[in-house]
Amino acid sequence: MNIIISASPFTEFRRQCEKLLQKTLEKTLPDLAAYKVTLEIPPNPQFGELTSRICFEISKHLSETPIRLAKQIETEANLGKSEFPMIESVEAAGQGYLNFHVNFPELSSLTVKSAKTLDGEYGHVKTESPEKIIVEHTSVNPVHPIHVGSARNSILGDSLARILSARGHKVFRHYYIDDVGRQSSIVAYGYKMLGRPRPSAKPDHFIGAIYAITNCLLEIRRLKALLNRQTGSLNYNNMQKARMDLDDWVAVAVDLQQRFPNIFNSLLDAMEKIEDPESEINALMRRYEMGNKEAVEIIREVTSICLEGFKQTLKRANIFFDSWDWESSFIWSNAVAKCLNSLKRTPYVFHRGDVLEFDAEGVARDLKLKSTFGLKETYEVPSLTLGRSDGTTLYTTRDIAYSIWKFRRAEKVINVIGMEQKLAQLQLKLALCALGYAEEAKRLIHFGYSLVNFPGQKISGRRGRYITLDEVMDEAVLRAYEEVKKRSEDMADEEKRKISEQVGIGAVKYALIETDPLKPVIFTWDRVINFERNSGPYIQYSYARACSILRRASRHVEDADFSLLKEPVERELILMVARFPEVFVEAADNLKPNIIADFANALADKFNTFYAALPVVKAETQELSDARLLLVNAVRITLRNALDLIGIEAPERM
RNA sequence: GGGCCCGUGGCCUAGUCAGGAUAGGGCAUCGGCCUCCUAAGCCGAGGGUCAGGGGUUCAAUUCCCCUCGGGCCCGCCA
Repeated sequence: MNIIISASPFTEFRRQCEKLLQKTLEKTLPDLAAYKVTLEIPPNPQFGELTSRICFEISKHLSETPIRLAKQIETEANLGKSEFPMIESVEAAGQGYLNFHVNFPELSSLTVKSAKTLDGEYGHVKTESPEKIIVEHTSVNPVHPIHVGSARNSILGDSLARILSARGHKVFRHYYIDDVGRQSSIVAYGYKMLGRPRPSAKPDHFIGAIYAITNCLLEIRRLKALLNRQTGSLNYNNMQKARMDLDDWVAVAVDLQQRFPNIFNSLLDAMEKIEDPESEINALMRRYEMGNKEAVEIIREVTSICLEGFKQTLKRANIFFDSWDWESSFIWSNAVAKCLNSLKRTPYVFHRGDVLEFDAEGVARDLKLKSTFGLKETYEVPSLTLGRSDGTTLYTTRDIAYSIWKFRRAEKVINVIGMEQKLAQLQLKLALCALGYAEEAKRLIHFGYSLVNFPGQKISGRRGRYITLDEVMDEAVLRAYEEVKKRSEDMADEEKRKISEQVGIGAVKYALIETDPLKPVIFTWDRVINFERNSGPYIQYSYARACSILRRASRHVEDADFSLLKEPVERELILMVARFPEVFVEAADNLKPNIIADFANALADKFNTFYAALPVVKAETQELSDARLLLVNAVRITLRNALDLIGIEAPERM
């Protein structure tokens, strides 16, 4: 049963070990042959390439120690291993482990040839049950630029989409344009007061300034009015809080005035003449939802300007979407109203004052959904307000209609949204259940991640307090260019620029993807722009070194004697390349892009060790050189394919 | 007050879901390595009561309970 190539070489070894173990069990301990055999990666090469703890398990049922059972199985297994060419030997060890040693020449040959033949597809093992999956990500409100915090969303979402697509799913990348919220009305209002100016900077940066300033001036007015109106109704604590908020916003105003004096002063002048800007904004929001021509024109105009900026940023980051979904379209098509009406017919909607509330707790309790959604039975789900008293809609309500729309196009929906929206996503799922979409709700996945913040301070779009992804990419690319210049003076400037783009952006992407999404990230320039070990550029550099070796060899090798690869580091490299497909499957099926980043980094590490220790082109013999060249090629392909999954480009020189 | 998430050497981080053989990396510190495939590199050294305390187990960083520390949520914001 000699296999020439495999989508997952290490899995072939795993299967053979499983079969051998199963057969041996049937022979030696027939009563326990039904035992499910599982194999794990041992912590150290001396314990082989796969290990089983089955003897610890079965010894519980027999009056025999694990190690004695292991010895018994060892003897029998070694007698029966001849029909399994990938197994070198089986040995009992420690307190009762069964360690399986791989036949390295076999594994090497299979791995190297598989990588070479499958090339761009190596490691991207296809699922047996492909699904249509919508990945909704980024969806930054179109009122300020994409900042480093939202960039974490974009990069995670893009990577998830790449991984699921490589897994063989039909993936659709959707951007949800929130043009209906209050924030859009605020920025449109400010834009209108400025006389609908043409952007004097990058479109989204320009809109971001208008938004932050308008919002800031509104907040200051509101707080001043609150404090003046005073006092009997406000207790001491509320007064204190309002005063502190006001101080905070005044500081923001000072900052914004300094950064954008023209916009700030124009808006300040214009706004002072307005009696009640707050109600004008509310009116704009109301008219927009009703489809009023003027309101639609102004809000769509502002939103489009901002989106134009997003598209520039995302294009540079090599992130693309299949669909841009306008939230307003779900209101204008009456989809939101229909949803609301259906919800009203369930027993889970009640009045509170002027507004309707959705009894999320009631649904969870009656339909016994608490354990389904991982909730404690004693936890009471807060109710959800479905609309404003002026008749306008609220975000989560609109999201119900949008979710149903998404499920008409896909079997699974993954929403990449910050952890802070966990409750809203839960309420959304419960609303879907109430409407009879329980199966859909179970296939709605909230891929949550924690925020990126500054040391001691939060990122805040509303305060204009952020570092844009554009700035971060600019700075990273600039620093990368300095490095490239140092190393490759003779290179054409155009190529230097291209490589700097790839390296700088690779650094940023890696930094935002390598940390477990559940953990908060504190932004520092050195964290996000790192070119040393454990970084995107480090992996890219390793890839470039592999390319360089193959270039220098300047000969084509078809096959080689892989038994010549005897050095421990060579074997570890083979193993990592062989295991890449299993790592990929784990990352894809558990939605864990960061383990791809981890793997790529570990492989780069191992490759650099190999690079420093062993000559390839000038190996002792031509035969050894051939075998190493094929190994380098397999590593090269694996590094590139792993980088591709996290959206990082692989330059052949740097 | 209630709920969710996180806590691993000075700093950052993997491993925890599916408990097992000396807890992997990186930064910083110290000491080495460019007549040889790119030194964005490699080799070596020191540094850990895996927040603390109980429990389950032959075995706990991993599972359960409690405490402490940090983040997030409980809006007619998104």
